[in-house]
Amino acid sequence: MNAHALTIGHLARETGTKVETIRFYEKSGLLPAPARTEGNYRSYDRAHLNRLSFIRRARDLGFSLDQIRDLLALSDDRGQSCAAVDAIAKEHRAEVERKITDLRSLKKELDRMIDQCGCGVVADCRIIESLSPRQ
Amino acid sequence: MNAHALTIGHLARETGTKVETIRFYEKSGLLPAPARTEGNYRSYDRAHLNRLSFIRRARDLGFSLDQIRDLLALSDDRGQSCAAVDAIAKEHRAEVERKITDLRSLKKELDRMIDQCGCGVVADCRIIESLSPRQ
DNA sequence: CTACAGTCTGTAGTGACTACAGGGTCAAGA
DNA sequence: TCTTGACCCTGTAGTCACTACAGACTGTAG
Repeated sequence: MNAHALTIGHLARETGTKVETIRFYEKSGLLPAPARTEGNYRSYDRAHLNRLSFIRRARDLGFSLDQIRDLLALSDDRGQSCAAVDAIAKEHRAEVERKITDLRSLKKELDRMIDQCGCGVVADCRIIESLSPRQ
Repeated sequence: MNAHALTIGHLARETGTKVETIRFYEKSGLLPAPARTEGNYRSYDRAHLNRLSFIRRARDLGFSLDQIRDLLALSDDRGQSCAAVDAIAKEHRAEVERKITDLRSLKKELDRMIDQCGCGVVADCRIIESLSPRQ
């Protein structure tokens, strides 16, 4: 393997990704299949490392693999309008906002439930009661 | 089928659950297997309906099926201390709080990213740039 | 009697990995 | 040269909480 080539293990360490996950990204078509060495090892270059870093950063920001696929396709087409990128990001942000709203009202309900618990026996438990259907 | 017996479809409508989901809960051991009619249809009673309502309400509140299994076991044991119930609920609330915190900092990052987008061409796109690794 | 709604079992798909099993490859030290 | 051990390969199955189907059977209204 030449000086610029990276094994899958190097790529994994550099990007904080598990080896299995990298192979999974390849199978999912997110990361192009690299060249192979004589011993059939994957041989990556800088471009692969950059692409994987992109994927991981986008995953950290909660983008789905489908969205990342789209973002990668757009970022490969440097002349295209950035509006599509903007749309994906905004759609994702809206989703995140929805989740925050949902979780906040969830937390309020849990707070109410837990506040009422006198911690006696289950028969009098307000938590169980508030989960049970009124007859 | 007698007057008090319910088909799986009735149960589904009453609780807003899909028929497949009810069967899945049975297979998962959350809902006890009901009696069968001559034609091999599941025949539910009020107790099943109550139990399924409990499960659905707990699911709406985001409890995992494992947690619900535990809550159901506790609620069946009316004399036991309510502390275990309280612990499950608090653990779940803590998890929800963690998620809210994570999503909020995520949203901040997305806001920053999106604010910078001048919506020109992809080559100048700040969103793509902030996803790309610095070389 | 026929149409059709409802139910049955069993299997496979979802998303984004993760965890093996059972092998092969490679580099360093004895 | 041999061996050890780290690394890599493929392929499959597991996770969670469902959901969707295929292909068959049952029940009911007209």
